[in-house]
Amino acid sequence: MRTMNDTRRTKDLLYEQVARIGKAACSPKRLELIELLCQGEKTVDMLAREASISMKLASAHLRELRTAHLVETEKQGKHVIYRIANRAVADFWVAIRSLAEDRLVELRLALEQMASHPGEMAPQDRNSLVKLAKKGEVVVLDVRPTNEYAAAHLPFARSMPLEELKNRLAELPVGKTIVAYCRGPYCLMARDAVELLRQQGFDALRLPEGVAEWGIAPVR
Amino acid sequence: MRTMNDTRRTKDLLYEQVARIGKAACSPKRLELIELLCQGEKTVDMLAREASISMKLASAHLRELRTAHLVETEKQGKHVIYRIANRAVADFWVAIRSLAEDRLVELRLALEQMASHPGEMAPQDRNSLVKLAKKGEVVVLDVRPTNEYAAAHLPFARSMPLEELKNRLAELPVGKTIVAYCRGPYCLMARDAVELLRQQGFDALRLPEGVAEWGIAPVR
DNA sequence: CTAATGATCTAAAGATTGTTAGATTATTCT
DNA sequence: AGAATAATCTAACAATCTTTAGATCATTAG
Repeated sequence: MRTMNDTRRTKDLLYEQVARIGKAACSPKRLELIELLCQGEKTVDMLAREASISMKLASAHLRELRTAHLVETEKQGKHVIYRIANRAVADFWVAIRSLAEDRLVELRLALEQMASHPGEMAPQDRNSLVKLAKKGEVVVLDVRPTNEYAAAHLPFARSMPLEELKNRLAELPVGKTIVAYCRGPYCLMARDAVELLRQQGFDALRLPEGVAEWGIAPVR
Repeated sequence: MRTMNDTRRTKDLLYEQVARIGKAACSPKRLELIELLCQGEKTVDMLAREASISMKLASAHLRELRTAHLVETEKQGKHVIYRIANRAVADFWVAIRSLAEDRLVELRLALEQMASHPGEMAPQDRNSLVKLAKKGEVVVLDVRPTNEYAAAHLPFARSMPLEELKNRLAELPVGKTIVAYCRGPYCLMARDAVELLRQQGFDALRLPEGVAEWGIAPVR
Protein backbone atom coordinates (compact mmCIF):
# COMPACT_ATOMS: atom_id res chain seq x y z
CA MET A 1 0.00 0.00 0.00
CA ARG A 2 1.34 3.35 -1.03
CA THR A 3 0.53 6.26 1.24
CA MET A 4 0.17 9.91 0.37
CA ASN A 5 3.20 10.71 2.50
CA ASP A 6 5.32 8.20 0.63
CA THR A 7 4.56 9.92 -2.63
CA ARG A 8 5.35 13.31 -1.10
CA ARG A 9 8.70 12.17 0.20
CA THR A 10 9.65 10.64 -3.13
CA LYS A 11 8.75 13.80 -5.00
CA ASP A 12 10.58 16.04 -2.56
CA LEU A 13 13.65 13.92 -3.06
CA LEU A 14 13.50 14.27 -6.83
CA TYR A 15 13.04 18.03 -6.87
CA GLU A 16 15.80 18.44 -4.28
CA GLN A 17 18.22 16.72 -6.58
CA VAL A 18 17.35 18.97 -9.50
CA ALA A 19 17.68 21.97 -7.19
CA ARG A 20 21.33 20.99 -6.63
CA ILE A 21 21.96 22.04 -10.22
CA GLY A 22 19.98 25.24 -9.69
CA LYS A 23 22.06 26.00 -6.60
CA ALA A 24 25.24 25.62 -8.59
CA ALA A 25 23.86 28.12 -11.09
CA CYS A 26 22.58 30.72 -8.64
CA SER A 27 25.82 32.58 -8.01
CA PRO A 28 27.17 34.99 -10.64
CA LYS A 29 30.76 33.99 -9.91
CA ARG A 30 30.01 30.30 -10.30
CA LEU A 31 28.40 31.01 -13.66
CA GLU A 32 31.49 32.92 -14.71
CA LEU A 33 33.67 30.00 -13.65
CA ILE A 34 31.53 27.62 -15.69
CA GLU A 35 31.89 29.85 -18.73
CA LEU A 36 35.66 30.01 -18.28
CA LEU A 37 35.82 26.24 -18.00
CA CYS A 38 33.82 25.96 -21.21
CA GLN A 39 36.88 27.47 -22.94
CA GLY A 40 39.12 24.68 -21.71
CA GLU A 41 40.61 23.20 -18.54
CA LYS A 42 42.19 25.59 -16.07
CA THR A 43 43.91 25.63 -12.70
CA VAL A 44 42.38 27.28 -9.65
CA ASP A 45 44.60 30.33 -9.77
CA MET A 46 44.02 30.85 -13.49
CA LEU A 47 40.30 30.79 -12.78
CA ALA A 48 40.66 33.10 -9.78
CA ARG A 49 42.64 35.64 -11.78
CA GLU A 50 40.32 35.62 -14.75
CA ALA A 51 37.20 35.94 -12.58
CA SER A 52 38.86 38.62 -10.41
CA ILE A 53 38.39 36.79 -7.12
CA SER A 54 40.71 35.39 -4.47
CA MET A 55 41.97 31.86 -4.81
CA LYS A 56 40.23 30.94 -1.58
CA LEU A 57 36.89 32.09 -2.88
CA ALA A 58 37.46 30.42 -6.23
CA SER A 59 38.29 27.20 -4.43
CA ALA A 60 35.08 27.44 -2.39
CA HIS A 61 32.93 28.05 -5.46
CA LEU A 62 34.63 25.25 -7.38
CA ARG A 63 33.91 22.96 -4.46
CA GLU A 64 30.21 23.72 -4.89
CA LEU A 65 30.41 22.98 -8.59
CA ARG A 66 32.17 19.75 -7.81
CA THR A 67 29.55 18.54 -5.33
CA ALA A 68 26.97 19.18 -8.04
CA HIS A 69 29.16 17.01 -10.30
CA LEU A 70 29.33 19.74 -12.93
CA VAL A 71 33.13 19.89 -12.92
CA GLU A 72 35.90 17.35 -12.44
CA THR A 73 39.43 17.73 -11.15
CA GLU A 74 42.80 16.19 -11.74
CA LYS A 75 45.92 16.85 -9.76
CA GLN A 76 49.04 17.67 -11.77
CA GLY A 77 52.06 18.44 -9.66
CA LYS A 78 51.13 21.21 -7.30
CA HIS A 79 48.29 22.36 -9.54
CA VAL A 80 44.71 21.13 -9.56
CA ILE A 81 43.17 21.21 -12.98
CA TYR A 82 39.44 21.78 -13.31
CA ARG A 83 37.31 20.98 -16.32
CA ILE A 84 33.61 20.72 -17.06
CA ALA A 85 32.29 17.20 -16.59
CA ASN A 86 30.95 16.91 -20.14
CA ARG A 87 29.41 18.81 -22.98
CA ALA A 88 25.99 18.81 -21.32
CA VAL A 89 27.34 21.37 -18.84
CA ALA A 90 28.33 23.73 -21.65
CA ASP A 91 24.93 23.24 -23.26
CA PHE A 92 23.28 24.10 -19.94
CA TRP A 93 25.31 27.30 -19.65
CA VAL A 94 24.11 28.32 -23.10
CA ALA A 95 20.54 27.32 -22.22
CA ILE A 96 20.27 29.26 -18.95
CA ARG A 97 21.89 32.27 -20.58
CA SER A 98 19.48 32.20 -23.45
CA LEU A 99 16.48 31.91 -21.11
CA ALA A 100 17.86 34.88 -19.17
CA GLU A 101 18.16 36.89 -22.37
CA ASP A 102 14.66 35.87 -23.37
CA ARG A 103 13.06 36.86 -20.06
CA LEU A 104 15.11 39.72 -18.59
CA VAL A 105 14.86 43.09 -20.31
CA GLU A 106 17.71 44.43 -18.19
CA LEU A 107 20.03 41.85 -19.67
CA ARG A 108 18.97 42.57 -23.23
CA LEU A 109 19.49 46.27 -22.66
CA ALA A 110 22.95 45.77 -21.19
CA LEU A 111 23.93 43.60 -24.13
CA GLU A 112 22.61 46.05 -26.68
CA GLN A 113 24.52 48.87 -25.05
CA MET A 114 27.67 46.77 -25.10
CA ALA A 115 27.20 45.79 -28.70
CA SER A 116 26.24 49.21 -30.01
CA HIS A 117 29.76 50.55 -29.71
CA PRO A 118 31.66 48.46 -32.23
CA GLY A 119 30.38 46.52 -35.23
CA GLU A 120 28.33 43.61 -34.06
CA MET A 121 28.14 40.91 -36.64
CA ALA A 122 24.75 40.26 -38.17
CA PRO A 123 23.46 36.91 -36.98
CA GLN A 124 24.70 34.69 -39.74
CA ASP A 125 24.45 30.98 -39.97
CA ARG A 126 27.50 29.04 -39.03
CA ASN A 127 28.01 27.14 -42.21
CA SER A 128 28.21 30.24 -44.36
CA LEU A 129 30.80 31.84 -42.08
CA VAL A 130 32.90 28.68 -42.15
CA LYS A 131 32.63 28.58 -45.94
CA LEU A 132 33.80 32.17 -46.25
CA ALA A 133 36.69 31.47 -43.89
CA LYS A 134 37.62 28.34 -45.82
CA LYS A 135 37.72 30.21 -49.10
CA GLY A 136 39.81 32.88 -47.43
CA GLU A 137 37.26 35.60 -48.06
CA VAL A 138 37.18 36.56 -44.40
CA VAL A 139 39.77 36.11 -41.67
CA VAL A 140 38.40 34.67 -38.44
CA LEU A 141 40.45 35.69 -35.41
CA ASP A 142 40.37 33.88 -32.08
CA VAL A 143 41.47 36.58 -29.63
CA ARG A 144 41.45 34.38 -26.50
CA PRO A 145 44.64 33.25 -24.76
CA THR A 146 46.57 30.64 -26.74
CA ASN A 147 45.79 27.77 -24.37
CA GLU A 148 42.08 28.25 -24.93
CA TYR A 149 42.63 28.29 -28.68
CA ALA A 150 44.61 25.08 -28.30
CA ALA A 151 41.76 23.40 -26.36
CA ALA A 152 39.18 24.14 -29.07
CA HIS A 153 38.52 26.79 -31.69
CA LEU A 154 36.22 27.59 -34.57
CA PRO A 155 37.08 25.98 -37.90
CA PHE A 156 39.66 27.98 -39.90
CA ALA A 157 40.19 30.49 -37.09
CA ARG A 158 43.63 31.98 -36.47
CA SER A 159 44.92 32.50 -32.95
CA MET A 160 45.74 36.08 -32.08
CA PRO A 161 45.36 36.86 -28.36
CA LEU A 162 44.07 40.32 -27.58
CA GLU A 163 47.30 41.33 -25.80
CA GLU A 164 49.40 40.47 -28.83
CA LEU A 165 47.08 42.01 -31.39
CA LYS A 166 48.58 45.50 -31.22
CA ASN A 167 52.02 44.20 -32.16
CA ARG A 168 50.85 41.78 -34.84
CA LEU A 169 48.69 44.03 -36.99
CA ALA A 170 51.16 43.57 -39.87
CA GLU A 171 50.06 39.94 -40.16
CA LEU A 172 46.53 40.96 -41.10
CA PRO A 173 45.19 41.60 -44.60
CA VAL A 174 43.99 45.13 -45.29
CA GLY A 175 41.24 44.53 -47.82
CA LYS A 176 39.47 41.61 -46.21
CA THR A 177 36.83 41.56 -43.53
CA ILE A 178 38.16 40.41 -40.17
CA VAL A 179 35.79 38.58 -37.82
CA ALA A 180 36.91 38.45 -34.18
CA TYR A 181 35.44 36.17 -31.53
CA CYS A 182 36.28 35.32 -27.93
CA ARG A 183 34.61 33.41 -25.08
CA GLY A 184 31.08 34.35 -25.96
CA PRO A 185 28.65 37.24 -25.76
CA TYR A 186 29.64 38.18 -22.18
CA CYS A 187 33.33 38.32 -22.92
CA LEU A 188 34.62 41.69 -24.03
CA MET A 189 37.88 40.73 -25.66
CA ALA A 190 36.45 40.53 -29.18
CA ARG A 191 34.73 43.87 -28.67
CA ASP A 192 38.03 45.48 -27.73
CA ALA A 193 39.81 43.76 -30.60
CA VAL A 194 37.28 45.09 -33.10
CA GLU A 195 37.58 48.57 -31.61
CA LEU A 196 41.35 48.48 -32.03
CA LEU A 197 41.19 47.06 -35.56
CA ARG A 198 38.70 49.68 -36.70
CA GLN A 199 40.86 52.46 -35.32
CA GLN A 200 43.66 51.05 -37.45
CA GLY A 201 41.53 51.14 -40.58
CA PHE A 202 40.60 47.47 -40.78
CA ASP A 203 37.15 46.23 -41.72
CA ALA A 204 36.40 44.34 -38.50
CA LEU A 205 33.30 42.67 -37.07
CA ARG A 206 32.57 40.94 -33.79
CA LEU A 207 31.10 37.45 -33.73
CA PRO A 208 29.44 37.23 -30.31
CA GLU A 209 29.41 33.43 -30.21
CA GLY A 210 32.25 31.28 -28.92
CA VAL A 211 33.03 27.59 -28.70
CA ALA A 212 30.29 26.89 -26.11
CA GLU A 213 27.63 28.37 -28.40
CA TRP A 214 28.96 26.42 -31.38
CA GLY A 215 28.71 23.21 -29.41
CA ILE A 216 32.42 22.51 -29.63
CA ALA A 217 33.39 23.18 -26.03
CA PRO A 218 36.42 21.08 -25.16
CA VAL A 219 35.85 18.06 -22.91
CA ARG A 220 38.31 15.37 -22.04
CA MET B 1 39.25 55.04 -22.77
CA ARG B 2 37.97 51.82 -21.29
CA THR B 3 39.40 50.81 -17.94
CA MET B 4 39.85 47.37 -16.50
CA ASN B 5 37.31 48.19 -13.78
CA ASP B 6 34.73 49.18 -16.34
CA THR B 7 34.99 45.80 -17.97
CA ARG B 8 34.73 44.08 -14.61
CA ARG B 9 31.58 45.96 -13.68
CA THR B 10 29.94 45.23 -17.01
CA LYS B 11 30.70 41.52 -16.71
CA ASP B 12 29.49 41.33 -13.13
CA LEU B 13 26.25 42.90 -14.24
CA LEU B 14 25.73 40.34 -16.98
CA TYR B 15 26.42 37.30 -14.81
CA GLU B 16 24.21 38.71 -12.06
CA GLN B 17 21.31 38.82 -14.46
CA VAL B 18 21.76 35.22 -15.51
CA ALA B 19 22.07 34.26 -11.85
CA ARG B 20 18.53 35.59 -11.34
CA ILE B 21 17.31 32.62 -13.37
CA GLY B 22 19.55 30.29 -11.37
CA LYS B 23 18.13 31.69 -8.15
CA ALA B 24 14.62 30.98 -9.33
CA ALA B 25 15.67 27.39 -10.00
CA CYS B 26 17.54 26.74 -6.76
CA SER B 27 14.58 25.84 -4.55
CA PRO B 28 12.91 22.42 -4.89
CA LYS B 29 9.48 23.91 -4.29
CA ARG B 30 9.91 26.54 -6.96
CA LEU B 31 10.92 23.85 -9.43
CA GLU B 32 7.81 21.90 -8.52
CA LEU B 33 5.69 25.00 -9.07
CA ILE B 34 7.27 25.51 -12.48
CA GLU B 35 6.50 21.93 -13.42
CA LEU B 36 2.91 22.32 -12.29
CA LEU B 37 2.55 25.51 -14.32
CA CYS B 38 3.91 23.65 -17.34
CA GLN B 39 0.68 21.62 -17.21
CA GLY B 40 -1.46 24.73 -17.54
CA GLU B 41 -2.42 27.90 -15.72
CA LYS B 42 -3.39 27.60 -12.06
CA THR B 43 -4.46 29.73 -9.11
CA VAL B 44 -2.29 30.17 -6.04
CA ASP B 45 -4.29 27.82 -3.87
CA MET B 46 -4.37 25.11 -6.55
CA LEU B 47 -0.60 25.34 -6.70
CA ALA B 48 -0.26 25.36 -2.92
CA ARG B 49 -2.44 22.26 -2.56
CA GLU B 50 -0.69 20.32 -5.30
CA ALA B 51 2.76 21.17 -4.00
CA SER B 52 1.72 20.46 -0.38
CA ILE B 53 2.67 23.87 0.96
CA SER B 54 0.79 26.74 2.59
CA MET B 55 -0.71 29.42 0.43
CA LYS B 56 1.55 32.00 2.05
CA LEU B 57 4.63 30.08 1.13
CA ALA B 58 3.36 29.41 -2.37
CA SER B 59 2.70 33.10 -2.78
CA ALA B 60 6.22 33.94 -1.65
CA HIS B 61 7.80 31.45 -4.05
CA LEU B 62 5.62 32.63 -6.91
CA ARG B 63 6.72 36.16 -6.16
CA GLU B 64 10.32 35.05 -6.73
CA LEU B 65 9.39 33.41 -10.00
CA ARG B 66 7.63 36.57 -11.01
CA THR B 67 10.57 38.84 -10.29
CA ALA B 68 12.63 36.54 -12.50
CA HIS B 69 9.93 37.03 -15.16
CA LEU B 70 9.46 33.29 -15.51
CA VAL B 71 5.74 33.43 -14.72
CA GLU B 72 2.98 35.92 -15.37
CA THR B 73 -0.23 36.64 -13.52
CA GLU B 74 -3.71 37.72 -14.27
CA LYS B 75 -6.38 38.62 -11.76
CA GLN B 76 -9.75 36.95 -12.26
CA GLY B 77 -12.27 37.81 -9.59
CA LYS B 78 -10.73 36.99 -6.25
CA HIS B 79 -8.32 34.52 -7.84
CA VAL B 80 -4.90 35.25 -9.25
CA ILE B 81 -4.01 33.01 -12.14
CA TYR B 82 -0.39 32.12 -12.73
CA ARG B 83 1.08 30.79 -15.94
CA ILE B 84 4.56 30.30 -17.34
CA ALA B 85 5.73 33.30 -19.34
CA ASN B 86 6.36 31.31 -22.51
CA ARG B 87 7.49 27.97 -23.85
CA ALA B 88 11.14 28.75 -23.17
CA VAL B 89 10.42 28.31 -19.46
CA ALA B 90 9.09 24.79 -20.03
CA ASP B 91 12.10 24.00 -22.19
CA PHE B 92 14.38 25.22 -19.41
CA TRP B 93 12.65 22.99 -16.88
CA VAL B 94 13.25 20.01 -19.16
CA ALA B 95 16.85 21.12 -19.72
CA ILE B 96 17.82 21.53 -16.06
CA ARG B 97 16.12 18.26 -15.19
CA SER B 98 17.97 16.42 -17.91
CA LEU B 99 21.31 17.88 -16.82
CA ALA B 100 20.51 16.78 -13.27
CA GLU B 101 19.76 13.27 -14.48
CA ASP B 102 22.95 13.26 -16.50
CA ARG B 103 25.18 14.36 -13.63
CA LEU B 104 23.62 13.12 -10.39
CA VAL B 105 23.74 9.40 -9.72
CA GLU B 106 21.41 9.80 -6.76
CA LEU B 107 18.71 11.09 -9.04
CA ARG B 108 19.15 8.29 -11.56
CA LEU B 109 18.96 5.73 -8.77
CA ALA B 110 15.82 7.26 -7.32
CA LEU B 111 14.17 7.27 -10.74
CA GLU B 112 15.14 3.68 -11.47
CA GLN B 113 13.73 2.56 -8.14
CA MET B 114 10.52 4.40 -8.88
CA ALA B 115 10.24 3.00 -12.36
CA SER B 116 11.14 -0.58 -11.53
CA HIS B 117 7.81 -1.22 -9.81
CA PRO B 118 5.35 -0.93 -12.67
CA GLY B 119 5.91 -1.32 -16.39
CA GLU B 120 8.00 1.54 -17.65
CA MET B 121 7.53 2.12 -21.31
CA ALA B 122 10.50 1.48 -23.53
CA PRO B 123 11.81 4.79 -24.83
CA GLN B 124 9.97 4.96 -28.08
CA ASP B 125 9.94 7.76 -30.53
CA ARG B 126 7.01 10.09 -30.45
CA ASN B 127 5.80 9.70 -33.97
CA SER B 128 5.42 5.95 -33.72
CA LEU B 129 3.37 6.22 -30.52
CA VAL B 130 1.12 8.83 -32.11
CA LYS B 131 0.68 6.59 -35.17
CA LEU B 132 -0.33 3.63 -33.03
CA ALA B 133 -2.76 5.80 -31.09
CA LYS B 134 -4.19 7.21 -34.31
CA LYS B 135 -4.78 3.74 -35.72
CA GLY B 136 -6.38 2.76 -32.41
CA GLU B 137 -3.84 0.04 -31.74
CA VAL B 138 -3.05 1.48 -28.33
CA VAL B 139 -5.09 3.66 -26.00
CA VAL B 140 -3.25 6.66 -24.62
CA LEU B 141 -4.63 7.81 -21.27
CA ASP B 142 -4.05 11.26 -19.81
CA VAL B 143 -4.53 10.66 -16.07
CA ARG B 144 -4.06 14.29 -14.96
CA PRO B 145 -6.94 16.46 -13.72
CA THR B 146 -9.32 17.46 -16.48
CA ASN B 147 -8.30 21.12 -16.53
CA GLU B 148 -4.73 20.16 -17.34
CA TYR B 149 -5.97 17.90 -20.13
CA ALA B 150 -8.02 20.81 -21.42
CA ALA B 151 -4.99 23.12 -21.44
CA ALA B 152 -2.90 20.74 -23.55
CA HIS B 153 -2.57 17.01 -24.12
CA LEU B 154 -0.81 14.48 -26.28
CA PRO B 155 -2.36 13.81 -29.68
CA PHE B 156 -5.15 11.18 -29.57
CA ALA B 157 -4.98 10.90 -25.78
CA ARG B 158 -8.17 10.33 -23.77
CA SER B 159 -8.74 12.12 -20.48
CA MET B 160 -9.18 9.86 -17.48
CA PRO B 161 -8.09 11.46 -14.22
CA LEU B 162 -6.47 9.08 -11.74
CA GLU B 163 -9.24 9.59 -9.16
CA GLU B 164 -11.92 8.56 -11.64
CA LEU B 165 -10.01 5.66 -13.12
CA LYS B 166 -11.25 3.09 -10.60
CA ASN B 167 -14.87 3.77 -11.50
CA ARG B 168 -14.37 4.01 -15.23
CA LEU B 169 -12.53 0.78 -15.95
CA ALA B 170 -15.48 -0.44 -18.02
CA GLU B 171 -14.69 2.19 -20.64
CA LEU B 172 -11.33 0.61 -21.38
CA PRO B 173 -10.62 -2.10 -23.96
CA VAL B 174 -9.36 -5.42 -22.59
CA GLY B 175 -7.19 -6.65 -25.40
CA LYS B 176 -5.31 -3.45 -26.26
CA THR B 177 -2.23 -1.97 -24.69
CA ILE B 178 -2.99 1.04 -22.54
CA VAL B 179 -0.33 3.75 -22.25
CA ALA B 180 -0.77 6.14 -19.31
CA TYR B 181 1.03 9.44 -18.90
CA CYS B 182 0.83 12.35 -16.45
CA ARG B 183 2.87 15.47 -15.70
CA GLY B 184 6.23 13.97 -16.44
CA PRO B 185 8.83 11.64 -14.98
CA TYR B 186 8.56 13.11 -11.47
CA CYS B 187 4.81 12.79 -11.28
CA LEU B 188 3.55 9.53 -9.87
CA MET B 189 -0.02 9.52 -11.13
CA ALA B 190 0.74 7.45 -14.23
CA ARG B 191 2.70 4.99 -12.14
CA ASP B 192 -0.27 4.50 -9.83
CA ALA B 193 -2.64 4.26 -12.78
CA VAL B 194 -0.53 1.52 -14.37
CA GLU B 195 -0.35 -0.33 -11.07
CA LEU B 196 -4.14 -0.27 -10.76
CA LEU B 197 -4.72 -1.27 -14.38
CA ARG B 198 -2.34 -4.20 -14.16
CA GLN B 199 -4.04 -5.44 -11.00
CA GLN B 200 -7.26 -5.42 -12.99
CA GLY B 201 -5.74 -7.50 -15.74
CA PHE B 202 -5.07 -4.78 -18.29
CA ASP B 203 -1.94 -4.59 -20.39
CA ALA B 204 -0.71 -1.19 -19.19
CA LEU B 205 2.50 0.78 -19.64
CA ARG B 206 3.71 4.10 -18.28
CA LEU B 207 4.96 6.80 -20.60
CA PRO B 208 7.20 8.93 -18.39
CA GLU B 209 7.04 12.02 -20.61
CA GLY B 210 4.35 14.68 -20.39
CA VAL B 211 3.41 17.81 -22.31
CA ALA B 212 6.52 19.75 -21.22
CA GLU B 213 8.81 17.03 -22.58
CA TRP B 214 6.86 16.85 -25.84
CA GLY B 215 7.27 20.57 -26.28
CA ILE B 216 3.55 21.23 -26.23
CA ALA B 217 3.28 22.96 -22.85
CA PRO B 218 0.33 25.33 -22.88
CA VAL B 219 1.14 29.04 -23.08
CA ARG B 220 -1.27 31.88 -23.63
C1' DC C 1 -23.40 46.11 4.77
C1' DT C 2 -20.98 42.16 6.80
C1' DA C 3 -18.64 37.87 6.53
C1' DA C 4 -15.82 34.82 4.06
C1' DT C 5 -12.37 33.80 0.70
C1' DG C 6 -8.08 34.29 -1.97
C1' DA C 7 -4.02 36.48 -2.04
C1' DT C 8 -0.39 39.61 -0.73
C1' DC C 9 2.58 42.37 2.45
C1' DT C 10 5.43 43.01 6.45
C1' DA C 11 8.19 41.57 10.02
C1' DA C 12 10.81 38.27 12.52
C1' DA C 13 12.98 33.83 13.58
C1' DG C 14 15.66 30.18 11.73
C1' DA C 15 18.47 28.14 8.28
C1' DT C 16 21.67 28.44 4.51
C1' DT C 17 25.23 30.88 1.89
C1' DG C 18 29.02 33.95 0.73
C1' DT C 19 33.30 35.71 2.06
C1' DT C 20 37.47 36.31 4.53
C1' DA C 21 41.31 35.06 7.59
C1' DG C 22 44.34 31.67 9.61
C1' DA C 23 46.05 27.14 9.80
C1' DT C 24 47.23 23.00 7.11
C1' DT C 25 48.55 19.84 3.32
C1' DA C 26 51.02 18.44 -0.78
C1' DT C 27 54.38 19.40 -4.03
C1' DT C 28 58.28 21.54 -6.11
C1' DC C 29 62.50 24.26 -6.04
C1' DT C 30 66.92 25.40 -4.10
C1' DA D 1 66.11 19.90 4.89
C1' DG D 2 63.93 24.41 4.38
C1' DA D 3 61.42 27.82 1.67
C1' DA D 4 57.99 28.79 -1.68
C1' DT D 5 53.85 27.78 -4.21
C1' DA D 6 49.10 25.93 -5.11
C1' DA D 7 45.24 24.58 -3.07
C1' DT D 8 42.20 23.16 0.54
C1' DC D 9 40.08 23.06 5.22
C1' DT D 10 38.15 25.17 9.25
C1' DA D 11 35.93 28.59 11.70
C1' DA D 12 33.61 32.80 11.98
C1' DC D 13 30.97 36.78 10.64
C1' DA D 14 28.02 38.92 7.34
C1' DA D 15 24.54 38.58 4.09
C1' DT D 16 20.75 36.34 2.06
C1' DC D 17 16.88 33.12 1.89
C1' DT D 18 13.14 30.32 3.72
C1' DT D 19 9.29 29.89 6.42
C1' DT D 20 5.69 31.22 9.51
C1' DA D 21 2.54 34.44 11.79
C1' DG D 22 -0.28 38.49 11.89
C1' DA D 23 -2.19 42.30 9.50
C1' DT D 24 -4.15 44.00 5.27
C1' DC D 25 -6.49 44.36 0.79
C1' DA D 26 -9.72 43.11 -2.92
C1' DT D 27 -13.53 40.56 -4.30
C1' DT D 28 -17.58 37.84 -3.89
C1' DA D 29 -21.49 35.69 -1.38
C1' DG D 30 -25.11 36.16 1.71
